Amino acid sequence: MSTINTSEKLDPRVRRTRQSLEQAFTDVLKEKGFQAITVQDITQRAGVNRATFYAHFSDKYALLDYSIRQGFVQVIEKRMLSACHYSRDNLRHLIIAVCEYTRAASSHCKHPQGQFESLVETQVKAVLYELLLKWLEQTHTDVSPETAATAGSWAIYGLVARWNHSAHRQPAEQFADEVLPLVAANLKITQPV
Amino acid sequence: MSTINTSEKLDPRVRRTRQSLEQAFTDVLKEKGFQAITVQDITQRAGVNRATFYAHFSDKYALLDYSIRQGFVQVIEKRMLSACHYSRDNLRHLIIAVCEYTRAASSHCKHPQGQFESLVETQVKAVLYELLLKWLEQTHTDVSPETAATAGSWAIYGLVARWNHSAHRQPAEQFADEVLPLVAANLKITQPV
DNA sequence: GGCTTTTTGTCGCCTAAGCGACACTGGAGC
DNA sequence: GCTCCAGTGTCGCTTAGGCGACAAAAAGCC
Repeated sequence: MSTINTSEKLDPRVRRTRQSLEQAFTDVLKEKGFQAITVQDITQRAGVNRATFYAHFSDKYALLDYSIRQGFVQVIEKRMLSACHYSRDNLRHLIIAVCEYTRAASSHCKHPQGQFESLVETQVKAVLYELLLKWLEQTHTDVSPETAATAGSWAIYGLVARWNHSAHRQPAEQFADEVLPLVAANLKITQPV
Repeated sequence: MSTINTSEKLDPRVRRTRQSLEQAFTDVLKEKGFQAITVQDITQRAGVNRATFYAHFSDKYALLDYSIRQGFVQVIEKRMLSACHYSRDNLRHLIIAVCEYTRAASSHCKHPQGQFESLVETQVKAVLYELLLKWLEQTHTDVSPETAATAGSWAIYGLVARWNHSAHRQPAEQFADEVLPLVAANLKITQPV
């Protein structure tokens, strides 16, 4: 989990500040939605100086990215304690994690219509890509790992997005089982581990 | 509430540090009891450097004092929004507050028999004294305000302690009504406001 | 359009907190 | 008795964060 887990030993002050900012951000997000949020809202709520905010994040978009990443990675780690290699079961849990996170994410933002959803998409796909790439580099593939990881991350997100918008949503586990062969084929893994 | 309320504007870093230390302390208190606690336990749990601890408190006893004070004052402020002057009703609520706090305090420490209880007694009486003194300085009394405040704080604490140890404890409100005349007499207030 | 008000980034100076090292104390175990 | 060792206070140095001020950009408002 080395490429994902970013919680290395770092200055406790930094940990606290990031934590405060992220917590304050998610709180305000639920109240005002993303567009209406100002940096001042966040820093005020967090009890952190505004200048300190900019020492950690370039703007509220960067904080959103960070927050999404953290949240998604946390869901992944909860579902797959050691997701360090490819297996059919890990892939299945990964799909379920995307379902779980994307559903939760939009409910944690007041008006998720704006740029919010597309930023979620970008970050989630980025994390997916990184994780798949790590898996694929350990196995033999027909195409390059980068190509396969790209296809896989887009396919997974696209499928989950449709699942999210479907009128009668089936349970995530059932959905995962259904699309698992398709996604696995996308990854073009020739030597299943 | 100026003499009690210590939450003036102060460096947010200091606020956070104290808050973390106090929170960690009360957590560990419930787990290990007071005697067994080490400064390291507290700082480790709080994510604060040990040296920083000593910048705020001389030792764990000082932190306990601080913690008791904070907790008790909070109960007072919850029960009497503006406890800035003497009134029969405020005095009644003050007695109830002592009941509430002392009962809660011992349940928040694993082995409250040791020095813990006597430190609670000291701090609670100190706060009582300060508050009573502030009230008494605004009115006319037969004896000096200091004398009356001393008598009052000891009487209140003593009565509540017996109430705490009584086999069949009556409700705090009823108890307060019962001892109110006695305590009021102790304060020797000749011109009830 | 123009105007005010809010929000945004950025900077310099100062203070609080982190860190590692130190000598010291007080038990626990032999 | 003795050693060992976990915990204690303290110190000097480094770094993160607070604060106020600033110009510039955005966002209302007429």
